[in-house]
Amino acid sequence: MQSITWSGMATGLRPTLMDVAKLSGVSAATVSRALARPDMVNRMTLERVSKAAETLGYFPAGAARALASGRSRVIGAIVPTLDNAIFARALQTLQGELSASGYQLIVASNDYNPGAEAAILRALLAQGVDGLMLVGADRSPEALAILARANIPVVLTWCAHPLFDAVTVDNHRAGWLAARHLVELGHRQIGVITGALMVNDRQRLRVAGIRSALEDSGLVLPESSVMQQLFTLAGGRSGCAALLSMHTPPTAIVCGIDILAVGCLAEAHARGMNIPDELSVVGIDNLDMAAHVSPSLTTVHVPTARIGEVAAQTLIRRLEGWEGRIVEDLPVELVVRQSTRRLVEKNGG
Amino acid sequence: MQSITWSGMATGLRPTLMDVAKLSGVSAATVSRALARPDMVNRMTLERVSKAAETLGYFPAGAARALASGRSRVIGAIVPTLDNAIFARALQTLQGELSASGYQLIVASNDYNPGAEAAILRALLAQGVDGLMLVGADRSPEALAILARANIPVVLTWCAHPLFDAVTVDNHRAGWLAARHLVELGHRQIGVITGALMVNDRQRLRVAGIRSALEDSGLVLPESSVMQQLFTLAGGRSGCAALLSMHTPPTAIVCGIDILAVGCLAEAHARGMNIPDELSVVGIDNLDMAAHVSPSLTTVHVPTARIGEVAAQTLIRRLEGWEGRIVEDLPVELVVRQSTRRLVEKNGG
DNA sequence: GGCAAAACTGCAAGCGCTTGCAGTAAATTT
DNA sequence: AAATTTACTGCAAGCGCTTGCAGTTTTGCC
Repeated sequence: MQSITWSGMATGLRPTLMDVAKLSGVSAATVSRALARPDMVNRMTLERVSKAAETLGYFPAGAARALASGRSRVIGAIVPTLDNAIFARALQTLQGELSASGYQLIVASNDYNPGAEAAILRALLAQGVDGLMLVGADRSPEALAILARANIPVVLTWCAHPLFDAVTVDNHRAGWLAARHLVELGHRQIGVITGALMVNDRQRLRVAGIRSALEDSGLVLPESSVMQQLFTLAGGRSGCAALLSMHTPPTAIVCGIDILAVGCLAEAHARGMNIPDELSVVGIDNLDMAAHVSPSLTTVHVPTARIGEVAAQTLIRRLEGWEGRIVEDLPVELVVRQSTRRLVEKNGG
Repeated sequence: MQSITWSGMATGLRPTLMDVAKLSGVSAATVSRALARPDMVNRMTLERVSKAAETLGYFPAGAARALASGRSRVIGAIVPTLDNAIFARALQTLQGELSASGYQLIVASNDYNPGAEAAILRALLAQGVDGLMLVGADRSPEALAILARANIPVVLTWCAHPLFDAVTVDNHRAGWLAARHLVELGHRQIGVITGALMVNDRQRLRVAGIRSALEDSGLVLPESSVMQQLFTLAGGRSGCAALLSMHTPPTAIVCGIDILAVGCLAEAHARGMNIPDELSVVGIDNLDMAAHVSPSLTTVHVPTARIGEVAAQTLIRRLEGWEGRIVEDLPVELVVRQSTRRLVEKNGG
């Protein structure tokens, strides 16, 4: 690996601010200003500095800059997993938006293990992140304490919490819309497939929304009709299988996320059931996939990409000095497709 | 935001090494060593320091550490997009493995725009990453020059390049296996749906593999039978539609990635075609989804998660001083499911 | 032409940590 | 008991940048 050396440059190593300063005949302070706040230096000086920087292939050392300024221009994000289209997509837009403003993104995942969060938080803070994007509002007291002490902007996504900025969607309403739709179609026996509720406030809210839609019509959702599964297609399948083998199987199923719903569809299909004739299925999220599976999936649209985007904007606004809590609530919306239909009464035996 | 203050601690701000040093009555150097190389200090000293650090809730400032030591313990990764299960999954394992070794992961995406890579690279290097994970071997001369100058470990994934370490899969063989399977089933008219070949060496290799499998049997793959589409389900659908509307439509289609294949299945289904009776479809990747769509998808398994894992290990090995090029080639394997079957000869007019 | 204000630029003190080198005390050796 | 080692610990010099403050020029204005 060769490296360019400039006569007068300290070593064959990466050029420093000083190298640029010497080459352009100004002080380090001026170079620093020329690069960070060009309007603070004379046009001609600026030009000389820029040229010198270019000649040397100079770019500032992030660590030194962070140490001196107290700002790293790095944002941290902790998600349950990257291996879920929802979070991947939100991170994609988050990253894009941040990078457009000159910020980098450190990602970490806790595999849906809330206990791991504190340690990750510590690692991220040690790294010196300027801000944090977190998923959900469930948080261990330890994590909360760390955040309180950290004193950096934090934006929650999907769910809100009074202590933090947030970009939310109404998960309760999402569940409510999904279940309401089924009730309107005449369904009375409704099953639910969701994730581990203990560690997932988004899902808890969605299930609560489902329940309240049923109760609005005088129905109840017994615990036994709520299947907690892994967030995989296989989880959707086994949840579906469990529901169908109940004493009185449901005529319709609401899934906490589309992945589960698609798995559910697959299981029903494998059993030779016709959807929606024999079973209605509705998801929540509106993944790309939802429109393309067969039958296409009725679901509740959640603006996932937008969440990442707005989260980035929120963080940046805060970093630019905005005071006052920012809470952005994004709309969810029922998208009716072909996996649901009006309940057909079975004829008596 | 309150913060804990210790009598004697400089301010109400985050405690520094010096605070710990004072509280435990040793020098900053000793604290630094106690934390980084515990075996270099006396047991009792170590204990005093640890206790002091704990009392203060001290953790080292990454920026200062990076500046002083020249190592940031941050790895950068550039992927085409996070919004594709393949890369998301590889990053998930990469991140997990890195974090287990005390490294953080900065991710950036270039949206399949190779021109953007140089800029991203500069940003990442400015940030001071200790190592880099890149996808594919296609690289602009500018990016290559930056990498040469950077002098940090770089691991390529999916494809190899003589200048770098790599974790590869045999993309050519993957394509070959897929096409070979169809040829063996008697198919002679074979279409291909892939991504933008110009900017994607993985896909180029796969298509080359497909072509060579056909040529092995005296068949040819005309350019007109290769549809370049976006990597989305919709792309798969439109590629499928294009292929089916050809003068002599193919009896089988190979898709460069499973996402396209699933889209292809959806399109065929929407047209009322029976798969595999009227059309065989094979993908490459073996996404989770492949086993659950209907009909289940015949595909070539690519160990995506393993790629991320091994990439992390490679990087870490290098950072620990390993000399000599590391190239790890992971196996691909045909997985036959239900989307392919022996060609049924049509009866003459 | 002289003076105040405005526009730049440089000085120098860090930011919080690491690490080569030197010093001291304790353990071994002879 | 003196001479070596060995085992720790401290000193102090940075790492490469930012930024408050204090010059030094220029410019504007009467």
